[in-house]
Amino acid sequence: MERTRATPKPAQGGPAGPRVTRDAVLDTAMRLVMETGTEGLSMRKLAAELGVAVTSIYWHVGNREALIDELVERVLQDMGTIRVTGRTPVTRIVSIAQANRRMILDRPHLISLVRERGLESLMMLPARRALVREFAAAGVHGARAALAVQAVQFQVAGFVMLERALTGHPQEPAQVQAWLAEVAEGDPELADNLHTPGAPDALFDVAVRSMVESLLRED
Amino acid sequence: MERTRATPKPAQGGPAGPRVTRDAVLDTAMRLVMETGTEGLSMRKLAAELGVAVTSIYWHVGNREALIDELVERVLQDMGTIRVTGRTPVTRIVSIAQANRRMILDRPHLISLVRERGLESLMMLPARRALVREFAAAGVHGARAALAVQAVQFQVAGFVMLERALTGHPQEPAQVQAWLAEVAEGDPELADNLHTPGAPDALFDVAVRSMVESLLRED
DNA sequence: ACCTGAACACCGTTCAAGT
DNA sequence: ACCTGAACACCGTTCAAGT
Repeated sequence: MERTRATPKPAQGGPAGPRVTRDAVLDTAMRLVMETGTEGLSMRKLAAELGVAVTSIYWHVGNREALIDELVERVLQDMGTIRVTGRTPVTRIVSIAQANRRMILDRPHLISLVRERGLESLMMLPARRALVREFAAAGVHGARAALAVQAVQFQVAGFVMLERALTGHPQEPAQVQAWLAEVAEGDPELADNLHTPGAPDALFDVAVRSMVESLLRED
Repeated sequence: MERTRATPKPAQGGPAGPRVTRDAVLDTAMRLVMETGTEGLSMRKLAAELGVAVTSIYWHVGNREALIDELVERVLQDMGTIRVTGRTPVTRIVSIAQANRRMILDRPHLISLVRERGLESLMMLPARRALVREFAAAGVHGARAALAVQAVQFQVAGFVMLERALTGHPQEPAQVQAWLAEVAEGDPELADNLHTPGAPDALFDVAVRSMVESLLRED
């Protein structure tokens, strides 16, 4: 919305241009976020990376919050649109959910940014549009459509935010290991598949498909 | 596991006891987390609150990470057990999911702690145990049971982590407001119910129930 | 218009020293 | 056993001052 300063075209033969531009600041900031997440982005590191005093960053972008806002907007531009495939309502809607999940998983920095600012709803917008359209085509309208769309999107967003957290943790407190082992005693096949993250793709597919089928069933 | 120091009983008439005990540190830390979340818990504020030098905290609990670990363990103790109600497999399993969600929502500090340390799996353990039992009683075992349990728990955890993020944000960037308005044009009833968080309880119920029904259906 | 250093108020953590 | 102050290496942010 309100950029702090406009970035002028770099003048060629005129007076020496600025040492950094607003765009350069944002580019470097985005690179830092992609490399180390939001918690690895500090105003001072950013300034050092650009070879400039910290205070210069403030002149270009305002403050850290405004900087993150700008990064969020950039990533949103990059989200693209949802491709819907399939011919039955169920497969088409499931394909939207899958594309939504893929889009987010392919952009880990998006999760980091969105978490920091509590903007989870933003990353669901393109898919939301597509879901509204598909449910309408399947004859679901009004309050029932709202419920269906939200149910699918909660599923997608929750799945994405969790599968990274629930799968990637090698060292858990010892007590937890013991509890986990105890949960499935007597069914070793269950135990194996319960602890290994397994195939999140298959899990996601089953979960979403079963829910969509129920949502589309007349009651 | 390995507590940094043991907390002795406060001696009555003997030599003057310690100015703070390990338990007092943990109590105050927990209070700070409940009031302001993990990001409001700093070693220095904690020391000030206890009327003691910062370095004293370090002697009692090691460092901030160990302190948080200890708080997590405390909250886990407090999680209690899952009450299963209902007579059909579907209602019993849905009741577990609902109790799981309630337990977490009733403990906002649990979410804060678990997020900071990436221990999402911990808060799912009691319900996991109950789910394994109920799916087994319904004749679901082995890999299929693992899939079913994980599907339900991803649903629960995702729902909980999201419903706070997706519902509570009054001021979103202006561009988002515009997008939201555009998504549901032509169906005002849909628009209303899509933007208002509405009834997350009902939404959760529909989502979980429909998924459990599918998971229990023979294929 | 653009950049600087100094300064303020915060962090977590270590260490040597006190009793 | 328990606590202290000093110190280090970090933060975000403001401000007056330079060109």
